[in-house]
Amino acid sequence: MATGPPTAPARHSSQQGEQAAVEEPIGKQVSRLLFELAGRMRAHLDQVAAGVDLTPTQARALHHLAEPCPMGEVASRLHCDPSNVTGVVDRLEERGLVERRPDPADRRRRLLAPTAAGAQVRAEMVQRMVEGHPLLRALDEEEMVTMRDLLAKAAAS
Amino acid sequence: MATGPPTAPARHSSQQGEQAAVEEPIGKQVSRLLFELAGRMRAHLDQVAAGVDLTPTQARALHHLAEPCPMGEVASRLHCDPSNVTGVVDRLEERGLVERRPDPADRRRRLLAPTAAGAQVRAEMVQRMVEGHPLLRALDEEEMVTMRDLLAKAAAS
DNA sequence: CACGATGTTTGACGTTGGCAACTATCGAGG
DNA sequence: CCTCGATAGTTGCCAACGTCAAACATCGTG
Repeated sequence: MATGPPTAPARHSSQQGEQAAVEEPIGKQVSRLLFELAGRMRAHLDQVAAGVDLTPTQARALHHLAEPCPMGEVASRLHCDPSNVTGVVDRLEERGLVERRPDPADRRRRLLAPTAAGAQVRAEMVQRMVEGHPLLRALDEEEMVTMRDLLAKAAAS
Repeated sequence: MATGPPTAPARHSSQQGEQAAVEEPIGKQVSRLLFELAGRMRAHLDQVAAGVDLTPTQARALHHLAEPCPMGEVASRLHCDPSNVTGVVDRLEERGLVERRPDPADRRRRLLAPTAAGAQVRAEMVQRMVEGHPLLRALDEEEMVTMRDLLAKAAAS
């Protein structure tokens, strides 16, 4: 549901000129704002990642490793091809941040786990992600609660 | 839940019940949810981009070209190096989606503008971004309004 | 044991991303 | 006018991403 805005007020595709307030559908407004937020979050992540000397992708991979997890699971969490994860993990492993362990239950699988150093870097990263977050900076506690509830609802769907 | 906050006499202003008195700080919760949302939005963008036969970066670049805009401006909107934009725009130009125009006011600059075809692809993209948006699908109109206001506040800061 | 399904890796290839060096142009002085 | 430093864009270089097809090991079942 929630597919089409049923009422679409006359949309003048003028160039931001005199047409004062042509009402953009609410979905489009939110989409645009979210797009901008996503851009800022991406930049923020890049910065945090660089701060701990990781590429953004490496940082995202490590972030998902709160607990041991097979490669394929990481791939699906990163929304990317499993073959991609191999290289990313190779580089993380070279730095001693993660570890490939055998899975006793299934010898095809490799359980990926952060090392002590990796867990520490990850914690540092999470900390900085929260601190400098472009959205969290702007909201007070009550607003954050509201935001959490909305996000949680979306996440559950 | 692995990392417990050392000291968390956090004040719960919300109406939560007995559930786990000591909770994760609200900022961390929101950060985590936003991180997940960002992942979903990224995946969604990738999918939409692929649907119009563009790479994610090309799609993001085109998305910012609602109106003509110099290369450097695009670079700063993408939060990346200007040298990077050259290649991305090259590929968009090869497909006839954007156009490099001279800037009469400053001959160093090149104004980047979408062609008719580019504008159409962009509109198609924006449309699909809204339609299949992972967050928008889950919220009703009132919630979207709330979300918009929170995002607008953050964007303004 | 044979066989298809699953988890991971490898190799090939194009795209991103950042940095340093280069060119062209602008704007301000000498 | 001419020189300089700054700015906009490009090029080359190189590491990392990202997808695909193919290979390989292992699993589960018939």
